Amino acid sequence: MERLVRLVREVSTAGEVSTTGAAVIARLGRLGGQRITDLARAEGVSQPAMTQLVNRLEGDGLVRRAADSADRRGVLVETTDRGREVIDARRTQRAEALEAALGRLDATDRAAIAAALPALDRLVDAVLDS
Amino acid sequence: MERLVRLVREVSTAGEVSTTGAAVIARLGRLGGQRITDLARAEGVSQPAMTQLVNRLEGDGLVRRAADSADRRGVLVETTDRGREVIDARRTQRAEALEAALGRLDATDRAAIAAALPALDRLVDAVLDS
DNA sequence: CACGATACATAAGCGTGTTATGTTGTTCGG
DNA sequence: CCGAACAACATAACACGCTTATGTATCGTG
Repeated sequence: MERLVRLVREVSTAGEVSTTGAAVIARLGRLGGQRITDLARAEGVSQPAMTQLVNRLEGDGLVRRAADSADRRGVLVETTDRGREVIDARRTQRAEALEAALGRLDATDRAAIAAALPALDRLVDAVLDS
Repeated sequence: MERLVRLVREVSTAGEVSTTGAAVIARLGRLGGQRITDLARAEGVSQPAMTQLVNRLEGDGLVRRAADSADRRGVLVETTDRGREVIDARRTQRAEALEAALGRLDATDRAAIAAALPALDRLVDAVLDS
């Protein structure tokens, strides 16, 4: 059960962008332009951390800063096409890996996992609310 | 489902020691003295990373370096009493948090999760083998 | 016995986070 | 309507945990 540590680290550090970076791009894809402060709060990191992350993502051409017409202090961070591509590729790659791993289990195990998914989702919510 | 990122980070960075550090101490508690190289391989990090981790853990008084009588190049890393205490405390704290989260779910969800645990364990194995 | 292999340490650098602080723009009460 | 408080973002300085490259003993073997 402690091997979970390795799994988490390997999954977290693999790929072109960090997990937080991926979460940010995915969020921008879902909700459109967001401000730095809101992104920081949504991902549970400090505002400077989000500024730096956006700097890196912008340097990689995955997001873009746009002026906020309503508030000249703020910026609106948006995804680029390349950002969307990278996220999509990451998602499908992850999905394929998961599919392959599930394929190595027997049908009983797969059914048990499928049946527990909604409950696990709620469990994550419960843990985060504390 | 992307909130999992936050959960992973919060769980990983909380506490007195890093996840890898905790895994190392737990392993030492289970198996006794281990060499740096073996610890590095077991946790999937490089040998220098393990050297540095052991330095930090030793500085915190959680592990101890002992000479290996059979091979004067190597060291045997052992846990201290304090190391065991910290790990135990971490474990019970984690268990309580999980218990509390589970308590906020209904019985159906808890049953589904319990039923899926062995399958999830095997799934982790399958993912790590790739 | 010398030479390659092994075990560990050290050095330098990167990525991601933190707190503290500065700069600029907004808002609101006297 | 103007100055003080507040807000949004950037910058600086630092910590931590990882990496690769390299150095230094020690071991084992042809």
